[in-house]
Amino acid sequence: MSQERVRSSFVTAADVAERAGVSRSAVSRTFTPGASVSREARARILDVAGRLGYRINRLAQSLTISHSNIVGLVAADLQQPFHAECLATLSAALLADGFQCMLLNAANAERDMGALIERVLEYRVCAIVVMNGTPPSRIVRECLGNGVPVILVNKPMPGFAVDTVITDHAAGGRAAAEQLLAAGCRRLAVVSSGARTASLLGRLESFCDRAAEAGVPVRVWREGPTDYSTGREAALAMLSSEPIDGAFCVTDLIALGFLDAARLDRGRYVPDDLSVVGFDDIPQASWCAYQLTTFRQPVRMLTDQVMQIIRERAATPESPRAVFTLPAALVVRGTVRGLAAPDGST
Amino acid sequence: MSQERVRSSFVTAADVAERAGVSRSAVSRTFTPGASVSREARARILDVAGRLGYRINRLAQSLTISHSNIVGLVAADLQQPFHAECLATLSAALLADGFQCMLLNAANAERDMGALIERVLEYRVCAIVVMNGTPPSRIVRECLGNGVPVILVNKPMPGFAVDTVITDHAAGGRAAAEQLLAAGCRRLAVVSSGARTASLLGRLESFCDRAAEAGVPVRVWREGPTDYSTGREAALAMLSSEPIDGAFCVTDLIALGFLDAARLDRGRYVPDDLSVVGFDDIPQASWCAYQLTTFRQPVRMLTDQVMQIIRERAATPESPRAVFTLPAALVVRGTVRGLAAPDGST
DNA sequence: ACACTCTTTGCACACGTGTGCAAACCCGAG
DNA sequence: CTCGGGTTTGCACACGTGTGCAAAGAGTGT
Repeated sequence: MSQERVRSSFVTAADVAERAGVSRSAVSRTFTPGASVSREARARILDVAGRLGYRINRLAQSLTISHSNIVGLVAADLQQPFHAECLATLSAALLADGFQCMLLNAANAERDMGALIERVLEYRVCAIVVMNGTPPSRIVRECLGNGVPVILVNKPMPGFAVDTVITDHAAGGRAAAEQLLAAGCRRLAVVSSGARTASLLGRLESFCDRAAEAGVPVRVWREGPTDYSTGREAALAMLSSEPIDGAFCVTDLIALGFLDAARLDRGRYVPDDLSVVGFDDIPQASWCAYQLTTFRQPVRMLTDQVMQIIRERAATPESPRAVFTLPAALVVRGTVRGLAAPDGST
Repeated sequence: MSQERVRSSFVTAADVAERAGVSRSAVSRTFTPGASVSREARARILDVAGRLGYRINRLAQSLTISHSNIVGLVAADLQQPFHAECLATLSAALLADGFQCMLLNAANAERDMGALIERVLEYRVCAIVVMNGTPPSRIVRECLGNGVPVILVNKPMPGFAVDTVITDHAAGGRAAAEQLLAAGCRRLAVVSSGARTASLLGRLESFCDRAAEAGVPVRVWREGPTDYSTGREAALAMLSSEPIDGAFCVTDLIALGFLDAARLDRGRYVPDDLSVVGFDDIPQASWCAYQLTTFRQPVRMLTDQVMQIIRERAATPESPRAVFTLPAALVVRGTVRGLAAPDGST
């Protein structure tokens, strides 16, 4: 009757109450686990609510319970396969746990990341996960000051009381060097991009350290974007002039570009002629044209850890922050000599 | 003074008002474009707000203005490069236009898509964009009944008053056939997956129609998931027994798997021996190991159109729904004979 | 000084929900 | 019937914001 006045908007708890002949409180209690409602009242209310298409208004609800269960997900460069995998895994985990995720695509790199986080703070998110890139420290301080936990993935921020979940890049870099050394490589190269992120630096430096321990020289490349084209450029530039027999590419995308240029443009045979190791284990690394030996980032463990932190912060906001370091696992395929699967590619 | 009682929560407009010596309305008006506040009051309020770190509470705001500016983005299979590209482009466009995007990752395919949309309706989203997959019609009806516009990308839903933005798959399929016929191919194959989605079906059927017009037989493959492995399986199965000289793979991922198996396992030379055409133009298609000739889905135009629909629906909710069909553009690379770039690959 | 107009301000209500508190109700024991 | 205990219910307030309305103030012309 009177509810038909608007009809453009959603059904409200008052509408349900009126039609069911109860107070609005009863409706609210029906949808609040553990609240006190008689069985018959609840049944009638649920029936009416179903018929009217009532949906609780979470915006209004979060006003009274003083927190939304929205998590802000900050990411850049979503097209990159590894980032896409992180996003897919983490968003699925959040949804499975009853959270909603707000996606903040910092398309223009770091520049607008601060502004995006400021915007999502206006929605009173219960946590912010930075999957990628470095947020301005001013913003991080503001989040923490307002009781919004910040969780960084693969980006340590020393000196900040922020939960951090990172892959053990240093161990990965060392292990990559050991793989190549064990394969008999004595003229190594490491290929990185111009980005000075902690994860790439960690892999690169540890690789160089381990090579230095073995007394093996390392040619270092660090230019261009963190993608396929950089691997290609590096191979084109280095493989014609220098006698390199083993390369660690700090990213699978770089490694695939390096492989293509090495084989197609420089006529190298992998792994007989040249061994290549990558990092991340993106889906393309297992394509049969590549069969890249690489290190798998523990995406599942990373996201599980993030979820656990979010739950713990919700329960006890003041517990001390921690840094969780998780190991990368070697995936042996066909691009390192001697370690190749019996039926190596190409 | 008295505001220090809680301190765990966010600063509120009342806090700012008290400290600035004005009413809360003045604070509200300061942050409402076009509202009436004197210059000096606004200046003082902005100063205090900045110092206190006041952030407007969008949840409370959307309670009074009766709509949030959150857009629900429904997607499945985010790791697939084409979907990742759509998500990246669309989320960037939404954020640039002042919207927030809630990501609904329908990881478990269609099954939980309905539940996810129901959940996001509780946040009073101002639109739902389904980038991928088919939502249950019951849910679509509920959205429309509540005045929430639903926008489908690449999934027509005949009989529903839903805005739809699709690539012209039929024209793409025809054009693919014409490319292969023009290259002199006379024994064609079309490779699809077991998924019976409208977009894949549209490409496949139009391809077959055009080939039939030319009197050329087409071997049809439609099994397995929509990914690299299916292309591989198809090539392994078909290329040993049948004299195929041209293949249209309805997806780039399928095409890349097909190419790898054709070359590496079946010893075919592309394009001399066998021409291959894909669809989507994912980043990997341009890698120099592939140089796949394909059709580029007009992602930018698709997202621009989606944005325009969202804006128009916000302004005039009752305008009639429409279907927008956008053309796919041929990208000539090196996998079709005669059309190859002068320096064809392999 | 007065009337008039235009700008600025604060009060009070509204949005949709959760919840403490007390009243009402039910039920069985005495 | 009365009393006590347990359950269910509704009232009323709170959350943080926007905004209509009337009052107050500022400025101007007579």
